[in-house]
Amino acid sequence: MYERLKKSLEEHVSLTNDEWELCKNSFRPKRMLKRQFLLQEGDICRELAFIEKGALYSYTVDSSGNKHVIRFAFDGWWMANLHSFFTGKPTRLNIEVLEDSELLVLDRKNHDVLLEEIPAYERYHRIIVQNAYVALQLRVENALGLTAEEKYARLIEQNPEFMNRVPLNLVASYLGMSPETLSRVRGNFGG
Amino acid sequence: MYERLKKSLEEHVSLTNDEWELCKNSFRPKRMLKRQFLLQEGDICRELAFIEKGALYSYTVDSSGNKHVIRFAFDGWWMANLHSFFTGKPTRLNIEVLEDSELLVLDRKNHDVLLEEIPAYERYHRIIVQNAYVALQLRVENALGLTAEEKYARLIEQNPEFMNRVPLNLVASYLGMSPETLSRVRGNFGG
DNA sequence: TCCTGTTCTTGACATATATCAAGAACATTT
DNA sequence: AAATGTTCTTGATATATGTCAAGAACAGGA
Repeated sequence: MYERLKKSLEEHVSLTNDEWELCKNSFRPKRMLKRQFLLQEGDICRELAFIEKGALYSYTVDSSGNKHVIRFAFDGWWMANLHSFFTGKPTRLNIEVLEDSELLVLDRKNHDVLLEEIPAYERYHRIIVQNAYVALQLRVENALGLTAEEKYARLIEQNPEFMNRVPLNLVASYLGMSPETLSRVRGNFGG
Repeated sequence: MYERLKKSLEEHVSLTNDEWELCKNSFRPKRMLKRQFLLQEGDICRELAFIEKGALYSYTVDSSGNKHVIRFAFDGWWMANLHSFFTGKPTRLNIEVLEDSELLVLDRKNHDVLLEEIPAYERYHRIIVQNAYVALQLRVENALGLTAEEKYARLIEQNPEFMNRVPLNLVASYLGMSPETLSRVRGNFGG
């Protein structure tokens, strides 16, 4: 149940056995089924979630009721709304389960304890957020001023797995275009 | 010369005098004039820059030669291309000076020393990146599926200073629209 | 104050993409 | 295997925004 988390930590830092035990015991396992919500608009995000297995995605809903996907997350990734988690303010995001999933969730109190007690955990967290920032910036670069075809081409190049694991209408939303447009673009391509 | 940096650190962590001295001495002051480049496409980003005073912006240039602004940064903010800084790969970004500026720059070696020697520095850096991530995610939320008017409205709400400090054509690029469109939207508004 | 360059506005027109609609392909449940 | 729901494709039409063009407003330097 904790293999993926352990692997993720070990990729970036080394922990003693005691540290790993403390860390491990700070998380609470949580199983979720497809279409369930980890977080809904207006909620306060009280937990960071590590995905042992499965897939989630976060999105906003606009005034016309259209979804806009912000991020997908798969096995071995983290998911949360950091803004809400750190400020305690209600979130504008929904986080929904895409495939039946096994999560490990960590509340703010335990997170803070780990940061205080285990310097390597703080380092791990710094690196994780750093990487998330880099990935998100790439997303911004790929969204600005590209045609629908170019956006699709970059997705195929950088995140080919999205096209397999995620329904087309959600990928379209992630790319900021309609499902029809993505479908047409994909046809011209041979993907 | 180091006031703003000190203030920024003190907002998030406490340092001993010795730690502050070590920190301070790791930076190199650098004055830059409007239109100079801190980084150009193809360069490797070798330094993190803290802006004591002034303003910078980062952007990509597409195949048609159009600029796409990724981010603005003002007094008290950090600017760099983290992807290039941490991987050592050439960047796709340009970072240009918007107003004559005073920077404090920190190379990778010194940054790593500070992370090792001063736990509070690592904490500071974690928090800074965390905040940058939150801000960037907000940018993504505000870019997806909004009309030109809605994007402008959110900018006025969340970053009113941009409209004063930055030429319109760059703000337009930041919002992912043409300068003409921004000009028209602004007319309808009373901004 | 004039001159030069940049920034901003406004109009006319073009186009990429959205929207609406209907059915085909596919998956899941009974 | 039938039934139900979801996902994907394709066509016709509408529209928000881009592009091109020209001049007005403004700023900084000589």
